[in-house]
Amino acid sequence: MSTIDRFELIEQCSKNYVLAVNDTLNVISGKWKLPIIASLFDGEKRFKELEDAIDKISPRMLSKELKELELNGIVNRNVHNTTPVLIEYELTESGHNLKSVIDAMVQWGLTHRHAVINYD
Amino acid sequence: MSTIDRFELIEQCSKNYVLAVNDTLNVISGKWKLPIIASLFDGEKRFKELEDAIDKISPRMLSKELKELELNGIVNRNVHNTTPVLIEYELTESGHNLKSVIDAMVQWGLTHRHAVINYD
DNA sequence: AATAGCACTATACTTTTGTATAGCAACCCT
DNA sequence: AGGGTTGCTATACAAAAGTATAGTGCTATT
Repeated sequence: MSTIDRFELIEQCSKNYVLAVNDTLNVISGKWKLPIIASLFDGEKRFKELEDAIDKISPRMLSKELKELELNGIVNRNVHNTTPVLIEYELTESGHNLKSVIDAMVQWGLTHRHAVINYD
Repeated sequence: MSTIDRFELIEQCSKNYVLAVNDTLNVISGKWKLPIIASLFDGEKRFKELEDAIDKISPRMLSKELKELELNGIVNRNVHNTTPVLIEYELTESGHNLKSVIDAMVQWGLTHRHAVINYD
């Protein structure tokens, strides 16, 4: 393998890393995405249940975020064939996998808080 | 330990988790924070070097973000006592520790991309 | 027939975030 | 003395994200 090939490989790889990080950032950033995802960790929920569980969220935001999360493959919207229609939202596998990212964030956040408080 | 104490402990704990996650999210979200942090992973850099390394960032944004990162204990601003003054930015220990979070994000992002591409 | 719950949508607005462009003070080199 | 580099700041503006409030269509209940 030539030096140039190696270089291209490394460059391509780091480009993929950048894309991957940005994907993740897009999925979790904003005021309401993590609260919604966290609410769905313990099972599927209806629109109203999410609205009640997440303090101060407006239906507009909940609707907007759920659509985006669905589009990004983080949640599934299940329409049950009953009368009246029952609609439930649940995490996809990718959605559940976000737990590893959130865990890393919790870990860093706790450690960092500790470091900042005892900073002298 | 009473049931109420247990409940309070759990509640307190989950509150701390929420704070920790939000701290982390605040530190990494926005258009320029990760590019800046990533640039500093391989050692301290001057303002100009960062400006050159990060494509399309304006000095206003770089200045603003560096101040915020400094305030949050992610970077140190070192003023060298030379003429002319040389100013270098470097990651703090907390800043370096962000690597674990970023790694988790890269992992999730790559896996998720893979999952989305082969979604049928 | 009136009322209430569910799952949203519409419109208007404010706040936050980011961009574009220009300029400034200190120093160095010639 | 004039031009260039470094490390920024100031002002104005545009775009994105979030809030507030009201309303719609369906069904179920009383």
